[in-house]
Order: sequence, then C-alpha cells, then structure tokens
Amino acid sequence: MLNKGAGDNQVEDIDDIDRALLRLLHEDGRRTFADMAAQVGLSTAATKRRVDRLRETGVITGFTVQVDHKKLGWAVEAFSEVRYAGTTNVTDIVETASRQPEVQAVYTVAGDLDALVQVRVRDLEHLQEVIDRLRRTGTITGTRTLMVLGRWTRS
Amino acid sequence: MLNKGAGDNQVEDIDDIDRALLRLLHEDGRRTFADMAAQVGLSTAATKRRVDRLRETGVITGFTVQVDHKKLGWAVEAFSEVRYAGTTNVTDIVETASRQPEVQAVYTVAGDLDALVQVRVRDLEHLQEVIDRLRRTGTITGTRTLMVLGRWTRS
DNA sequence: TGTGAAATTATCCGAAG
DNA sequence: CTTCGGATAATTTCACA
Repeated sequence: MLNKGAGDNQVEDIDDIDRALLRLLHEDGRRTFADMAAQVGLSTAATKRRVDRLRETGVITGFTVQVDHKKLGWAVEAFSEVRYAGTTNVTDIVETASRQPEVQAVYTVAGDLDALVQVRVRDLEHLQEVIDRLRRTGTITGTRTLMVLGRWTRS
Repeated sequence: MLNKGAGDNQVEDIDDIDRALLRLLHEDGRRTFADMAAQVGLSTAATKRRVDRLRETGVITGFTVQVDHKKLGWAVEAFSEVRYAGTTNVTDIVETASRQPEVQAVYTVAGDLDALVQVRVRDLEHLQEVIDRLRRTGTITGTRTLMVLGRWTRS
C-alpha cells in the first residue's frame, strides 16, 4: 500500500526526447501522439513506442484528470501533522489514515512527527470532524493542523 | 499566481453521472469517450458533451501524466515548513519559493508557520542545497524540514 | 525508426425525447 | 436542455521495410 521498496530503481536509458515527451504529457495528458511527434521531431509511431516503453518501465504510472475541488464544494484543504504511539508501525499509520475518505495523501516522515496527512473537506466543521475521527483511530498521540490558505503547484 | 480568489465558486448542476465521469477520468485520464459512455450508460456524444462542459465550467482544469520520479533519479521528497519575516506578503512567499526548480508545490497556511514547501531532489546533498537556497532568499526566518520516507496517494 | 493500412475513436450534424 | 444515431475526420495501432 505504501509506495516504497523494490522495483523503484532508476531507469537508465532515458534521453532528452523521453524527457520532452514527459514534459509535453505533463502539460496535457491527452495530447495526441501526432502532436507530440511534431514537437520532438519523430514519427507518430516512434512517439507512441516511446510512450508505451515509458509505461512499461514504470516511469509513467498513469494518466489522470486535474479537478478544481472548490467547484465541487470541497473548499477547504489542510495538512495534519500526526504523532503516533511508539508501538505503531508505518503500515498501520497509512492504513488507518487512508481509510478516511477525506484523506488525499499520507506522507510518513522522518523527525519528531510521524506523518503528514493531506485532507480535503467541505468546510471547517467538516475539517473538525475528520480530525476528530483521525484522533479516535486509537494510536494517535497528537496532531497539529495546518489549514491551507493558498496553493501553487508547478506547471 | 496563487490559486485563490474569484471565479472559484461552486458549480451547482453536477449530477451522479458527472461524478462518475470524474472518477473514471481520475483512474485513467486517457480513457476514451466510448469506454466512459459504456460505463455510465450514455452515448459517446453525450459523454463527450458532459466532459466538455466540465472543462468549460472549470471543474476539470486539465489532464496530466503521473510520473514515478524515483525512476528518473529524483529519489528524495521532502516538505519544508517555512516562517517568513512579518513584513513578507503572501505573493512574495510563493514567488520566491516557486522560483526554485526543485519546488513542486507551495502551500500558504494559517497558524504559526507561513508556508509548507514541497520539494523533490536527487539526494540528501541536493536537499541540503535547496534548503540553503530557500533560506538565502532573504525574508525567511526559519525552516523545519520533513523528509518523506513513504507516501500513499488516493486512487 | 519510418511508412502505410486497418481498426478504433473523436467530432459534428440533424432529429427526437 | 439533453440525448441519440449516423457520417466523416482524426487518431491509434500494428505489420513490415
């Protein structure tokens, strides 16, 4: 469940064209192969083969849609810093937090705190409810919540 | 530059089919309209019209590729909590941090700290360099860095 | 890697509920 | 207003050079 461990070694033979394709797909994940081909100076078929290969080697893990959650009524975003009891292992941390539907991501971190939990909720009342739910999952010994006022994301 | 303010009001007329389409596109952003149509019980044309409308209303902001950065040699991910001098405004915070190429996202937050900066770097030496660079941007008064050991992301 | 052909899909139209 | 069916354009996909 946690994204770590085996199979994550670096892929060696990535060239500038591959990097250009990744950049183009980052800008628009539904770009056509013909469009990308024109920009990198390859044929459509060769471009498709490279993208297929990037998927096979695991460099590309998927494609997704970007959604403005505010427009769906989920206006509040927050990070909750969480400390767990010393006996709690990492798997349990991720499992208990990810079970909450409002939790978008769980980062286990090094240092005095154990995890950074990203949540998205409808309003402040909802945020309070989610934090209470997290704290009641048993092994949590303390939380500090950072409410997001604004965000900037690359590209 | 910072994603906040006007034009972010909730879109009212989103029904269950729209939500299903968003879920399908979240799973696979390159899914065909024919595929989605079959799953939600609409025609291809009707499905395309709904997705077009979700883009026009701003619910869908784009499509992108998901990349395993470890495979590209960017093995280390971290969050840096940043405090700024009292005179610094939000725009400056985001601008100085986002200028660093290693910075993936900047979240301005409420509370005793001002921003949470997400960075991705090649190794620990590189992490040190980025943090030093952030601290030297002038107005920063303090940082605390959380190195990511593992991550879980929804779906 | 490129070319070309075939299968699939996207896109637009008028018509209908 | 949304949907459907069909017709055309564009794209994907694959075998072979």
